Parts: sequence; structure tokens; C-alpha cells
Amino acid sequence: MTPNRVTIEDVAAEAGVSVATVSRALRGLPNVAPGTRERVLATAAAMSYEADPNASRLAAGRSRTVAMAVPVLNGWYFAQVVAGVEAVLSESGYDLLLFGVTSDASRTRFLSGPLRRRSDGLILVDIRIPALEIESLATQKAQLVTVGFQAEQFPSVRIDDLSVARSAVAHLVGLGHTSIAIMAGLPDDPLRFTVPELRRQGYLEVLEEVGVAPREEFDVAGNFSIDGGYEAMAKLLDLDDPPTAVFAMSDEMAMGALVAARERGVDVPGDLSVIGVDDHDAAAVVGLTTVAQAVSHHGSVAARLLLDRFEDPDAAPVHHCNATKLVVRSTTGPPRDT
Amino acid sequence: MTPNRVTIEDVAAEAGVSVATVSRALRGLPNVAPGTRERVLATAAAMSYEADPNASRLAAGRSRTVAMAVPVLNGWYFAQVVAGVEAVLSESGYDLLLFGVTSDASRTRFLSGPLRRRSDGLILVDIRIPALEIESLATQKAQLVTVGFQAEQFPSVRIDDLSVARSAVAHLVGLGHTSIAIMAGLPDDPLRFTVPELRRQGYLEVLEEVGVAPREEFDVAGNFSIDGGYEAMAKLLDLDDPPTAVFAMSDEMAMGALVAARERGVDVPGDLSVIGVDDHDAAAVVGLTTVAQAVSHHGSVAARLLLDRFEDPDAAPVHHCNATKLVVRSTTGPPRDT
DNA sequence: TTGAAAGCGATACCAC
DNA sequence: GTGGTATCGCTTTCAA
Repeated sequence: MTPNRVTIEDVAAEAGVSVATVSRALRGLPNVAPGTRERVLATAAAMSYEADPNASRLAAGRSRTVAMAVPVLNGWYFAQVVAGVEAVLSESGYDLLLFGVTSDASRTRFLSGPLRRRSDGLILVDIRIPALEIESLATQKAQLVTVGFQAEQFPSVRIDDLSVARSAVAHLVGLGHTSIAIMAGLPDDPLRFTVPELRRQGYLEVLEEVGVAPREEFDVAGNFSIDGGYEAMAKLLDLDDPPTAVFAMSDEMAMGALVAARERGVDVPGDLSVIGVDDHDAAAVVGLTTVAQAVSHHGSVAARLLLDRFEDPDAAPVHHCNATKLVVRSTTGPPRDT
Repeated sequence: MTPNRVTIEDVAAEAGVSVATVSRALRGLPNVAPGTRERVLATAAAMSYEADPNASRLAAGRSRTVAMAVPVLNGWYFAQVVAGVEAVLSESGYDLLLFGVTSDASRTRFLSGPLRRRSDGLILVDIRIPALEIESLATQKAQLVTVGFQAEQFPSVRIDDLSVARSAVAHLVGLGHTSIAIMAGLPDDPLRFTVPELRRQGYLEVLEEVGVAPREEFDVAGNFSIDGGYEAMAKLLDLDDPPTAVFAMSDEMAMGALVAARERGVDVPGDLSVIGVDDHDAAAVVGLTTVAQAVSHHGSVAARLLLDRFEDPDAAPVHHCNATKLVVRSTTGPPRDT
């Protein structure tokens, strides 16, 4: 993998200076005579020398690498966030180490493993961290940015999940619905964090405000996937008294719900209104009403927060809250019997 | 970022052996007494020690890291492939460095830069490499696996793009269509490789076989995105004599086409049949007819090919060709005037 | 401004 | 089977 490598010593010899000088010159450090610098740069270029990243990381303790963990690599949402992060990082000359974290064990491995050693900073997307662990990370002065939830000690970027849910459910209520189901993640998912909880809370709040008692069987688990949404919708439609509207916590679940409805000949939005969250690329295609968020923007903001942190590790952590917006399309409408 | 680092020396001291023994024990090398090995393993685990990848890469030349490059990080297809790769790598204790390569410059950076030294191997997805560069990589004994296209010198995984296109277009022809458009990538995309070319070739072959002359204005560029597909479809529908069917090279473009059709009141499949490629998660939702491929499987196969390569670098490169399958849903049907 | 030399944390060769 | 130690390529004091 590494054939005829040219080392810093080769360059030093060729340029007639010491390796120390080469190192300084190449990295633009002060205390190098302009003439010397120029000569070093020239010979380095001529020999097409590039510092071995492993050696320099080992010696300097920095790697220009950021490690990122997401729960589901092939989920639409996470792919967008990853893309946003990567775009900013590569622009700044940082490399991205990507991890799928699907269990407590893998999360621990991510937070404590070689990563801490081989990356300058961490980005965590929608991964629950126990308060104790957060505290320990803070004590260790870890460079960490979270997406999707907020810990006081670290910069974060998220949306207002409470108001997301409220506006979605309020939209349904406004259309005249009172029989409204909610589709969340798996009940025992150890990784999903505040997102489902806050969204459920918003749902319950609005129901209470309009005097509708929540029904337990209307709270179903869709695993944030199309398939999960399909299954969950099937369960809802099997009820003796199915809901007239569904608030899915993600567009992917909402799309699964649409399939289930269509298969059973349930008319949308006549018999059933469906609203999601995200504004998935395909939402416009299926005419899905949703609460939109600028997902890949989350990623770029997170990356920037982290880079800022590198510059000034002691600044107070910044907490970003991105805007969301109700986008009404054709999967929501008044209930049939209004 | 590295606060209480625990080094191999710490472990050695704690276990009462030398660093050499620790190194051997941890890596499962021979010449370590079973009892000693056990003790070392135990104390290493207790201290949650993990070797610094930079140090070991520097000393041994291997880093248990794979670098992967894809053209569009937030495209559905690529996210799936990334997920497939990551799953296999993490299972084998490898880390994944991810890069978005969108230009010749970034490709060169990926292939030649320090990256090659940081990682043990490279996975390239749908990124065109000039023959000369391939040759040079082979000479340097680069560890490389390609996805989506094939170079003789390196293992690869792909699908039969020619037959993908043929079966899609044959399906349309079988329904009675003769006025069939094709939606490809951007004409001057420097990165997309054989995929669009082969698929176009398949399209042309089938047309020729049934005696239909291809029309230049029926070959539009959709950029492999939903938006691109939307624009391209709009262009087609603006023609005096629009096609009755469209073969989109990806489901995302096909979905964009569906939106455009709906907005103009064009009935699908009555007035227009649409077929895509991929079997995107949302394809089932919109009832899109498509040629399915097991995308994330591409990724896991690629990762495995690379890991195999590490074991036996001199074996003849293996070329995988994954299966595809026509999935007929509801966006294709006979033309109105049949 | 420049250079000599001491690490950085592991691996691997060579004695014992 | 184990332990010393040179080595990997670079960064970074510390002197000169």
C-alpha cells in the first residue's frame, strides 16, 4: 500500500536543511526565513512529498479527523446529516470516520475506543448518552457535538420537537380530526433519545388542549422505517374503531402507512389523513403532508460547531435550534363524517 | 481529546510483563503462554486499553481502516452501499473513512493523497478512473475494490447494467410502447462511469431489435436525482409529441418524473408509463415499477472482497455480478391507444 | 533563524 | 516463552 515513500528526511537532505526546518516550513509556522521556506516548499513539491498522517498524528496528537456516529446508516435522515457533515469537513481538510452505532455496547466502544485517540472530535446523531457518561466526557474535555438532542455541556443542533409535534397534530385537529393515532419508534429502543418523547409529548398536549382523551391503542411503534410504518398502520387499521388520522414521527413511517392504507383500499385523505416529519425527498412525490426540517443543514451546522470548538475549546457551548415548517400536501384532509 | 490515555506500557506494567508480550498476546500471535495471554487480555480489558491505530500503522504499516469514496453522499443508492460496507467492516473491527468525491480533483486527492497511507484499502463506488490511473494504482499494489464498474486489475461488484436496461425497456415494449424516452445522468458528468452508458446501450439495443428509431429529444438528463427527474420529465412533456413511456435509470429520477406528470394532469400509467431502476425504499410506496437490485448487498460484498484481499493480496481479482429483477407495480401499463 | 535530539505508542527482530 | 530495543516518520522543546 505504501511503495516508495519519500520521507521528511529525504526532503531535508535535498533542500540542505534539517528536518525540523522542513516541518516548520511545510506547516507555515513562523521562524523560517522566507528564502528557506520557499526552497523547502519547492523541493517538497518536486519530490511530491506528503507527510505521513500516522506519523504526524502520533507526534502531534492531532489527526484532522472527525468521528461521527449515527444509529441507522441507511435511513434517509441520517444519510442527509452525514452528507452535510462531510461537505463541511472536507472543505476544511478534515477526514470523516463514520460509525453505525446500534447498541449500548457499540456506543461505548465509539465513545471510549480508539476513536477518542484517532479523531480530534466527535459528532453524535440521535444517540442517547446517559447523564453520567456525558459528565465523564465533559470532565475529559472531549470535543463533542450532538445532533438531535442537547446536553448542556456540549454544542448541539436540533429542532424544536415539541412544536414539531404540536403543529402536526394541530393541523389534524384543525381539519376536524379527533381520532388521531401516533406512530413512534420502537418502545424499547435503547438509542433513540428525546426525539420520540418530545414528539409524543407535543401530541398529548394538543389532544389534551382540545379535550380528546388519548387512546393507548393509538400509540404504535413504527421503528422510523417504511416497513415499520407499514406494520404499525396495519395494526391501526385492524382496530374495531380505527383512527381517522395518523401523526407519524417520520416521513418514512408515514410512507409505510400510506402503502398499508392503499393495500386495504383505505382512501387517503378521505378515510385517513397521514402526516409525517422531515420532508423526505420522496414526500413531494407521494404528496405527503409533513413538518419539514432542513436535515442536511443540521449536519453542516454540527460540523461547523465542532470546527469552531477546535479553535476555541473553552467557549460556552452553542446550541442551535433549526427552524421547521408545516408543508401541507394531499395526504391530509377533513375526516369523512365532518 | 486524549485525556487519560492508557498505553501498552501501562498494560505491561499492570500485568507484570513486557510490552512485547502484551503486543503478542493482544494480537493472538504465537509464543505466548496460555496463562500469560489470559492475564494480559484480562488486564487490557480491565484498563479498556486499545492500541493507538496511528502508532501501530506507523510501526506495522496497517491501521484496520478502510477508506471509501462515493459521488453523492445523500443519494439513496450510495447511502445503502455505505451502510452495507460499514456493517461488514465494523463486524471485522475495521473503521470506515468516508469521502464524497465530486470532481476529478477530489478523486485524485482520494486516490493519491495521504489517505492511501492512512487506510489499508479503498472502496470506490461509481467513480470513473482513467485507465492510466488504474494502471498506476495496480503497479503500486493498491488495495482497491470497485462498485458499479469493473477494472480487470481489482475486485469489483456490480450488476449487469446492459440487461437491466434491456429488461426495463423490453417490459415497456411488451406493453405496446414504441415511443419510449430515456432518462440518464448529466451528459458531462466527469465521475459517472459505465453505468449510464451501458444502460443507454441496452435501451438502444432493444429499440433497434423492435425496429424503433431512437429520437434524440427522448434522451434527457435527470442527474440521478428526484429534482433532476422532475425537470427532465417536464422537458419531455413539453414536446409536441411526448413519449408514452419513460425508462429512468434510477428510481429517484422516476419519482421526479411522476411528480411532473401528476402536476400536469398526465395520467400514470394511462398516458405515461414510468419505470425506474433500484427498488428504492419508497418505490413500493408510490407503486413504481422498477428493476430491483440488492443495493446494500453490493456494499457488504465489496467490503468482504476487500477483507479477503488483505488476507491474500495476490489472488486473482474476483468480479461479482449481483442479480437484478424486474418488479412490476402500477406505474407501467399499455399505452392509451393500443 | 536553525538544528540536534527527545519523544509519540506501537511492532518486530534478536537475544536469552 | 519473554524481554530488551531499534524503528516507523514526524513534531516539538531546547540550545546554539
